Amino acid sequence: MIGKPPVVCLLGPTGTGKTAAAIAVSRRTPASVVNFDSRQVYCDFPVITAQPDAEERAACPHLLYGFLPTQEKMSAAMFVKLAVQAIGEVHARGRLPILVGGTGLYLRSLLRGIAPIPEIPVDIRQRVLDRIGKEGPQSLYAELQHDDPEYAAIIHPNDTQRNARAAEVFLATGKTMTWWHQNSAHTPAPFDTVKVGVFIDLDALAPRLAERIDAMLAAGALEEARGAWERCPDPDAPGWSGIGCAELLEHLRGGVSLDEAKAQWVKNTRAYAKRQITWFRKEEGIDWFAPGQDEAVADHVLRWLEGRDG
RNA sequence: GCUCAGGUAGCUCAGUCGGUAGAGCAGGGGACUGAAAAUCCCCGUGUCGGGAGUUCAAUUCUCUCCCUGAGCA
Repeated sequence: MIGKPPVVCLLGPTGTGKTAAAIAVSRRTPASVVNFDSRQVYCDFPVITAQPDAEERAACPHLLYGFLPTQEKMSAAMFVKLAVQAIGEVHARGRLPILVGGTGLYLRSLLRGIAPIPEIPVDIRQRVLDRIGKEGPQSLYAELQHDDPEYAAIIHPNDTQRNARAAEVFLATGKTMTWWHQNSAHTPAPFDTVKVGVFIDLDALAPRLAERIDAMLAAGALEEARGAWERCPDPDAPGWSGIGCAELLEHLRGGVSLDEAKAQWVKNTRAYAKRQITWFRKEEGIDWFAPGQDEAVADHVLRWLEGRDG
């Protein structure tokens, strides 16, 4: 068949059991899991970022997990490049790729394309960061209002990251964010996708998240953080920004008790799950299932696959 | 038992020289194009511990009771 190759997207907030559902699918048809979670790429934090364990990884091939050191930066564009490559490999082996993760931006960038803005030279980036550190985002925003009023209307004066991004892109390329967004060919995904979501509401999810953090601590989360700190003693390194990593590091460096760190960890995880829910709520064409309905997810995916062939 | 300090939003506290009150955190909603587990926006009525007194008016002043903490016995 000549149509676009199939890709399953398995999404939802953290801690809903997406990995288990993916493995259920893999038991019914040859499949490989491809990660689209921005934190599970870090090799120093397998426990804290809830990467699939050895047993789960033995069930079927898992790609794009735990390959990046803590000091290395991950980005949406880099993810798209790696994911396209990984999905190609899975197809080449005659298997079904199942994208599993919770980073909405990464999935959207893969499926809808991302503006092909060139890499920003480090000195330009640094200059912008220095400025924003000294003057705050507002002075960059004032310039943005002049250079790119359309984009200024979309972002907020207090948004440090987006103001920095808009400034560095304009400085480095001479083109505005709006220009890049409008004049970039948005390549739609060259895949035939089905989107399956796993969801329960926050009040039901919260206790599960707290339990999972207890399990992580029992599984050696604190030792994991200690080891990572020995390898990468830079709290600003990209890998340390994961929820749980930062809180445990705070404790290890003597700032707070373990109980306090844990409380913060639970709190931040819940807030994160809420943001994910907000993101996925407006993503279109998702078929939703409850946690644990792994066979129903598998049935759904299998039916979709058969429908494609017929 | 005595002295002092407190009792104000789910939590920590601010404040009202007497005109019924507001921050941070939590919580809710939202945005999102190379940091996204990031970054950011919007949302604040609560017997101001109970009762009584003074007053046109008390959460604010006075008295009393209850509770908490510290100190002294």
